Amino acid sequence: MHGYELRKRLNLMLGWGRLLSYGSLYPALKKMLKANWIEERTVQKEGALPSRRPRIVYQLTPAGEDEFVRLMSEVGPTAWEDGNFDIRFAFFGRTDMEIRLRVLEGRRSRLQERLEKVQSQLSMTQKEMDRYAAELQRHGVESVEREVKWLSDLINAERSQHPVDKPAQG
Amino acid sequence: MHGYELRKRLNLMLGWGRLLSYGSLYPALKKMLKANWIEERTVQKEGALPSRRPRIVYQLTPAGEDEFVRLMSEVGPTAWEDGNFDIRFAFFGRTDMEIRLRVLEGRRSRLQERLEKVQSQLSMTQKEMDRYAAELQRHGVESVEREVKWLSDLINAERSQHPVDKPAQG
DNA sequence: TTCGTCATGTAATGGGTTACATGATTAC
DNA sequence: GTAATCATGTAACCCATTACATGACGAA
Repeated sequence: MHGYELRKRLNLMLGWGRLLSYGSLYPALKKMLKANWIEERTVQKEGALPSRRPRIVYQLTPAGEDEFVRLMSEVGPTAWEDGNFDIRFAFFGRTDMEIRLRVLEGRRSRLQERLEKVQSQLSMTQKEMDRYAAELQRHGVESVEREVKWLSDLINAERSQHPVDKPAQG
Repeated sequence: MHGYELRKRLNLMLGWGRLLSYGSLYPALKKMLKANWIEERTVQKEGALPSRRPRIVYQLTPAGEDEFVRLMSEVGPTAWEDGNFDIRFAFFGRTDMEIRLRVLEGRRSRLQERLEKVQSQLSMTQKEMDRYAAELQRHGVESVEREVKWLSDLINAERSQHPVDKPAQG
C-alpha cells in the first residue's frame, strides 16, 4: 500500500503512545527501497483528475519477503523487548507456532524478572516512599502482572492447539 | 544525593521499561548546575580511604526549588502526556490537591479520547484484522480502560478528602 | 584474583519528532 | 470560502542510548 495509508494502519494497530511520523516513515521506505526489500509503483487513484499526484504504492520484493521471514524468525531480545514486542506480535499470523511460543515465553520471563527485581528492592526501600510513590509502584506492578497473565493465557492457548509431544527445554 | 544513588532510586520508582543511563543523567546534572538549580558538594564517604574519589552530592538551590514548584504547577499536556505523567505523579506528595486533580483529570480525558478514536476506527476496519492483530487491539484497549479506572478511583479519593464546595469548571 | 558494584564522566551514534514545504481534494 | 484530509517528502533538532574510559572497593 502507499505511505499515508500504511501510517494510518500502523497507528490504528499499535498507536498507543506516539504516532508514527512522516519524518520516520518516508525515510524508512526509501531505505527499504534502496535495500531492495520493496519496489514502488505510481498509481493514479481511480477516476481522479490527472492533476492529482499519483500515489506511490509499495510492494515487497522476493528479497523483502526473505527479510521478513528472517525477522519473524528472531526469537531473542529483539523480538520481545518493550519497543519491539507489539509489532512482532501483530505479525504472529504469519509466524510459526514454535516461534510464537518462544517469543511469548521470552517476553513473559523478561517481565517476571522485572517483577522479582522490583519486589526484592521494594522490601528494602518501601519505608522511604510516600503514598503516591507507593501507589505508582503498586499500579506498575499490577500492570506487569496483568500482562504476564495475558501472556500465560496466550501460551496455554497455543499449547492446547497441538498435541504436547515435547516438554519445554532450557 | 549523588548521581549514582539518584539513578538507582529513579530506576526503582519508574524503571518499567528503559533505565536511566549515565549518558543522560550526568549531563543533565551538569545542565542543572549551570542553570543554578542545584549546587554540588564533594563528600568523602565515612571511614573511606583518602584514595577513594569523593562522591558529589547535589542539593537544590532556592532557585531550583522555585523551578521545582513551577514545574509541579504545570497542568497542561506536559504534565499528563505519556512520557511525563509518571514522574509527575511520583511528586504528588509535594503538589497541591487542586493541581493533582487537574493533572489526573487531564490524563484521564486524554486516555478516553484515545479509546474513542480507536473504537470508532475499529468498527470500520476490524474485519480486515487477523486473530492476533485483533487480540493486540483488545489487550491495548483493556489496558487503557484499566488505567482510566485507576485514575477515576484516585480522583474520587482526592475529592472525598475535602468538602465539595465547587462544581468542576471547564 | 576475578567479578560485581560503587562512582563519575565523555564521545559517538542513532533514532525519532517537529517544523517546514507543497499542492490537490473533499466536506461543511 | 475555508478547514480538514489526502499525499509525499526534507532538514533541523533534540535527546537518549551505547560504548568507552577510569579507578577503588568488597566479596567469593
